[in-house]
Amino acid sequence: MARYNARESEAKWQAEWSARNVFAASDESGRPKCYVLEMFPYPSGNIHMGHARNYTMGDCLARFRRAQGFNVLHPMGWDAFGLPAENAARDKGVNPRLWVESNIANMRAQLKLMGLAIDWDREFATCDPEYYGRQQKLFIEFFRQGLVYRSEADVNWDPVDQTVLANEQVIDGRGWRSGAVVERRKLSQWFFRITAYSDDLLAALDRLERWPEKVRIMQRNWIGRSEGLRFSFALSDGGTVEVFSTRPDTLFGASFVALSPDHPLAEKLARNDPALAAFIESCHHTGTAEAEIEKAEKRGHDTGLTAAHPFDPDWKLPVLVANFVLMGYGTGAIFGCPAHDERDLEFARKYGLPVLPVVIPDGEDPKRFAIGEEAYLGPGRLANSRFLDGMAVEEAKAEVARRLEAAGRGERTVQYRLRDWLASRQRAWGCPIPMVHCGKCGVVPARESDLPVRLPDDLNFAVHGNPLDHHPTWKHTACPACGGAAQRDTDTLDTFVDSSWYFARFCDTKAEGPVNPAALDYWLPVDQYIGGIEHAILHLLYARFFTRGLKRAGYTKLDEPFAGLFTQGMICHETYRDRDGEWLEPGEVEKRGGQAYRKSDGTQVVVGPSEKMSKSKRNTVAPSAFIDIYGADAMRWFMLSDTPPERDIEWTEAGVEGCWRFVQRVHRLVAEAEGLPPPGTAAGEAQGAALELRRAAHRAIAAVTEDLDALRFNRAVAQIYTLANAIGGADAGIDGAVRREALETLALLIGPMMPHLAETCWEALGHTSLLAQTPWPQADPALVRHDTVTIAVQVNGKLRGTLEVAPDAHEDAVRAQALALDGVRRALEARPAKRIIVVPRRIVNIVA
RNA sequence: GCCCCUGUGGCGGAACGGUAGACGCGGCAGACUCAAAAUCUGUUGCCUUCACGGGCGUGCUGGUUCAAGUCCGGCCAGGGGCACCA
Repeated sequence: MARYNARESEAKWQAEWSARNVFAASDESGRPKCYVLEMFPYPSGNIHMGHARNYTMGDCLARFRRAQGFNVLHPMGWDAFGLPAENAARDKGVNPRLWVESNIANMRAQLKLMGLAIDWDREFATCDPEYYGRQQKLFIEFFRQGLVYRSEADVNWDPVDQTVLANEQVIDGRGWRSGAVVERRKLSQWFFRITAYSDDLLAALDRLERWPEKVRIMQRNWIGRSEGLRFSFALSDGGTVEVFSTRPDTLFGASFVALSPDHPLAEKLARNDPALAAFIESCHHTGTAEAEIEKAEKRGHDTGLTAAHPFDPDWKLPVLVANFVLMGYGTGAIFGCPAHDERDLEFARKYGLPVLPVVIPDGEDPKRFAIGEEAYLGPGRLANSRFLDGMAVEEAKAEVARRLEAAGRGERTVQYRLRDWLASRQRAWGCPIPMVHCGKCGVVPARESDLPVRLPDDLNFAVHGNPLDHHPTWKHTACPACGGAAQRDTDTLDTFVDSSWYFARFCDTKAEGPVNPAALDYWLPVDQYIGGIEHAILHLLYARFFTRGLKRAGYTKLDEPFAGLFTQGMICHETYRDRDGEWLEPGEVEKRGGQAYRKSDGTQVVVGPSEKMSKSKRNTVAPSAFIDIYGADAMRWFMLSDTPPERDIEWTEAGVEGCWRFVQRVHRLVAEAEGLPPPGTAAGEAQGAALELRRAAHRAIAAVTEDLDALRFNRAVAQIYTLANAIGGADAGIDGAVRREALETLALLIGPMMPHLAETCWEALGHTSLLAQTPWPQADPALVRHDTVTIAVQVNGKLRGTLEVAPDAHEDAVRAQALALDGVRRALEARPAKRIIVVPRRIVNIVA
């Protein structure tokens, strides 16, 4: 018999699905909808294994839901703006649009080879003017709604990429993409007012029940809500300074007031104090070159001012400027209580400031309790704190707040760590910001009739800085308000804006407006979103914000775009290095007798641990190369097998070959089946081995259905193996109709996972319809149910035997049978049973 | 430093508080072959026993329970996130 020819078969079915437009989502369907979405790819040029895993999982779910009768939307697009295209343009002299387009063409072809059930009619790229023009419209609408504003701000400047970065894009003081140490600059930039929704974005996380807890925690931490008190100190120069504290209870332990180097008061004082000015200047320099080395070093500079304690005008605290106080959080000023704050303690020790404990742990003597190396952050009773003495921490916080509020000197407030989203980028390959700067009218939105504000095709990427800004004519335009000469904004939007609403555009890619409210109403929220954990904060938070913006602009009633989120693990592979420590690709290495050698010259290779596939370690395997040899189905099967989808998976040759063998085995089971009645013949009442095979089939249906519903692909795969084993082990003489039922079940169950093989089997079984258009099988409860159950019998918790009984067997009978077992008698050694626990259908435990 | 997650055979991993190791990979033995590949059958946690059987086993350590991989406390290890957020 001929082996299964994956390449031929896969091409055939892909053409067939495409010709019959099987995977188009229809908007007017009366069926329940299901929107399955995987995070769309950046068109780097090739699909990698991470994509392959992501899209396999999504496709499996989409096909499963379609078979279950849902009207499925499963689209694909391209996150096509961004720096790599610009770099390619600069380095290779190509037009970024052409570079992106050819990458997309390549990757689209690779995705199609995977046999994905995608509605390709809805495909778009974010660099299409039809898309980004509508994004510009949204930007202007958000502007009018107060969700977009322009502000001069200290920004994170990436000196390598020559652009501003959002806070979220600065990691350990370095640009997320370039890795360059970020500088601080004051620039006028566009912001999204994401902080307008701080509380809502936080509170709604509790309702996202189908999101991983891990992601919700990360977002919670990122939003960083803290409750505290905002109050002011009177200064010796007659002014005041406002501070924020979450620990107002420790106010009597205060030993200084510290201002951020960027605090307006610090800047004002510096004008008449050269030493202070120099100190502030030096603060701006740390965080550049020696950022890591000097990271922990706390430094301060005395302003000469003093601050009066809010509850004792005669108690004067020194006012310092300190490098560790952040302007961007709270008020940019703090009171320092060294006994109960690590940072304040470090600072106080360095500058010899008092350290007075005011919260005493239970069981400690207030007169003896002293602070050593570490500040005390735990609970306790107040001491050395006048009217607060004896109170618990929470009580004391409330009392301080009450008194200061009553005196009109403070108020309880909530602070968030979340800042507004800086969205301007000084780059050319992005969505132009549709704003015009007019000398007379100021900043004015572009007219709607001028949208899209198109990128010019003749950008010069050889220039330093922003090519859009250097273009000879592009930025010159007429003011939309007065008609006078004006200039376009030459910044573009952060590419995270592009990915913040694409899922909404997919609902109707022909919509005249940015989105079609009726289509959103029908399709959103996305029922299952699948992607990498690396987007846990940025993309997912921005998309949540954007959905709220769409709501405010009247496009949807929804707040949350993704009802279900799944974050898949990464793909890992062993790493290889030659004698010189140079990385080798898996294809350059061969293994013999437990050792690895370089194919080219036979020299020994050092095998390193399995790590995330990456170009730098050269441990990547290209999906397309794999598909060439084994076919898409074997790859898809591998991606779903064994490892739970949220965990990292290790790509191994052995595992992959095992998948290929299973593909062949399934094909053989079907191709070698003899004596099958024609399609449509129902399997009737069966007995003995035939009944067991029917049961295996129906139990597989029930189990696979349940596992796919819960995205437990690895377990669904195991269930299918069990069914295949049952079919392979079944008697040749078994009734043909029963055998047909089992084989058809096998074909249908692998349909979402190995769709091409499934179609081939379906056809081989005599069907003329497509399996992709065949409903999911139904398990017969009577066949899933067990006639007998195995009951474990324990003596003192140790297994001593098992019993086969009817599920509804009477407890007394079970008890008697259990006591009669040889193993039980042996274990009891004639001792009487003190107690016998019988759990119906499960276990008997005899306590002796 | 803070927060979170994960520790189960040689490996990936199963297991509503109820027979630990489903299923796969790998290994071993056998069948078919001149031979190999492919395929098929059996077997495969560790120790002990000729065998029947017995003992030990889910990172360590206490506890709750008739019963703990699973629940609770304390530790250890690995991974991830945040990181001067007052």
